Amino acid sequence: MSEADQLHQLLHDRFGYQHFRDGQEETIESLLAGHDTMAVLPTGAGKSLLYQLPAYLLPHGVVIVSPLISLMQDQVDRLRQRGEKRVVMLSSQLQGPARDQVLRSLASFRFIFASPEILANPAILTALSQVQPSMLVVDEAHCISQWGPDFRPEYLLLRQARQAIGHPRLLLLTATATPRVRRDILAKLGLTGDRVHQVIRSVNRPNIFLAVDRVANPAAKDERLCQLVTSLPGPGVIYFASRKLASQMAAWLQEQTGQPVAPYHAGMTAVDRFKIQQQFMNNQVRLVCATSAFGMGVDKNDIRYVIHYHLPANLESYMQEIGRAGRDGKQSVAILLYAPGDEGLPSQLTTISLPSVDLLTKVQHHQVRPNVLGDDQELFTFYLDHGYQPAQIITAFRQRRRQLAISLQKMLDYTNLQTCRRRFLLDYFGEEGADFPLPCCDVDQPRWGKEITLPAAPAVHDEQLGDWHQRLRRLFNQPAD
DNA sequence: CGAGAGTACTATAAAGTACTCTCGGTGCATTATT
Repeated sequence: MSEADQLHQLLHDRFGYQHFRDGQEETIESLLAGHDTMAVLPTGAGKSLLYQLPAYLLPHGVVIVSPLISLMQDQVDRLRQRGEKRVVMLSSQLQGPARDQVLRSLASFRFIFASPEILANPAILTALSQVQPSMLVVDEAHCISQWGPDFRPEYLLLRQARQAIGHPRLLLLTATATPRVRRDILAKLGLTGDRVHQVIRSVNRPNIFLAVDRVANPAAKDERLCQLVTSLPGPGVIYFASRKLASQMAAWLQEQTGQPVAPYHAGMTAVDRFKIQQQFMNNQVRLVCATSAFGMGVDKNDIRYVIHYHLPANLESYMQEIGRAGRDGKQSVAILLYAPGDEGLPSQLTTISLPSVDLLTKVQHHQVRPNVLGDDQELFTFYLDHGYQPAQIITAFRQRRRQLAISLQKMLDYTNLQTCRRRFLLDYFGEEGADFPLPCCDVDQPRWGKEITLPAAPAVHDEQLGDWHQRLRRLFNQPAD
């Protein structure tokens, strides 16, 4: 039997599919040939299969790095539901004797899920190095570039982690990465493009209509938002750049529309967040007012609109956030509201996470010795602790600051377009191509409000919410009652 | 970091200047005490 036949057999027997989807077979063959591989495939392309299928053909276990514990838990649950028992998640939830037991028997697992932080732990790396894993998978790999430098720096230690566990072949998975982000991801793993097999598919989502509403001031923005929410069918998501505003507007919109509206941000308890996500999935909440905390792992296919009340920090984030609309392929809309001065908030948010220009200058001129930096310079200290020289760190942060400003400017340019918005977005993602069929964007169709018809909102389900009590317990590591 | 709100001062009336204060996003792991 040829290798291709063997793969199809496995696809059918173990996963129950007749055919591979676009990009799957190419990625899997590349991995089985031993190549490091990057797959940039749209949501719904079946990215889990890209590591799950090879895991049954490779001699040792597979390590999967994921940014969120909730995402890992989803994957673990799904694998167990399919009858796979050799699955484990390494996180802070696993402690004490249970942890020791798992670390001693790591070789018996086929799927080992781990956060980037836990892969910075020497004891974990030692245990994994005994296993000699066959593959290292980085899910949501854009996080390496997007979150690594100033939010979750352990993402930058993955290169060393890979080395420490025996340099297994690498699979990088993401749905949105521009050519620049792709290069950056590879560079931070010590790789170059010519040494990695890249499977790239279009990020275009033709069923999402693109629009920008420029308003004169915040009051006009609220009025416009209220009009939109009243006239568009749900379900919908509105993104805010502040927790406070997300909560306030959720309350206000509920009052204005009489529809159930919920806030969602990282300042809420994990239990509340979980419940709101469930209620949204079940159409008991028609609209969510969220910060960027909302999204990853939200697997709802009938979101009809995504509105941005504030600008995201860059077009990559914008693409990810609007991409949550219309996964069912039906007509949907993405609307960005812009009032003069709106760029102030995202600009501040990106700069506060970096060491101040003042501090960098002082360190550079040896007015401050790096070892006497205060607690607020945690990030600088992290890099020092991992062997970077002050001069390198300073240069890196200067570049980062410049890059963030450029990215925000590009986002701002999007609001000012006189030409096709889709063309502009796809250019940014390095895609070529001709004109797009209507409906496309508000530049081509300024009267879109009358011309675009969205499918009706789904009925509210009041049935039991499945096994969510059980899931909630697992999420908080509580015993069954 | 830096925008915007609030306060004190000036010097005899209202408004400008200069200062201080507050507040903004994403999540992992982990720890020493409320």
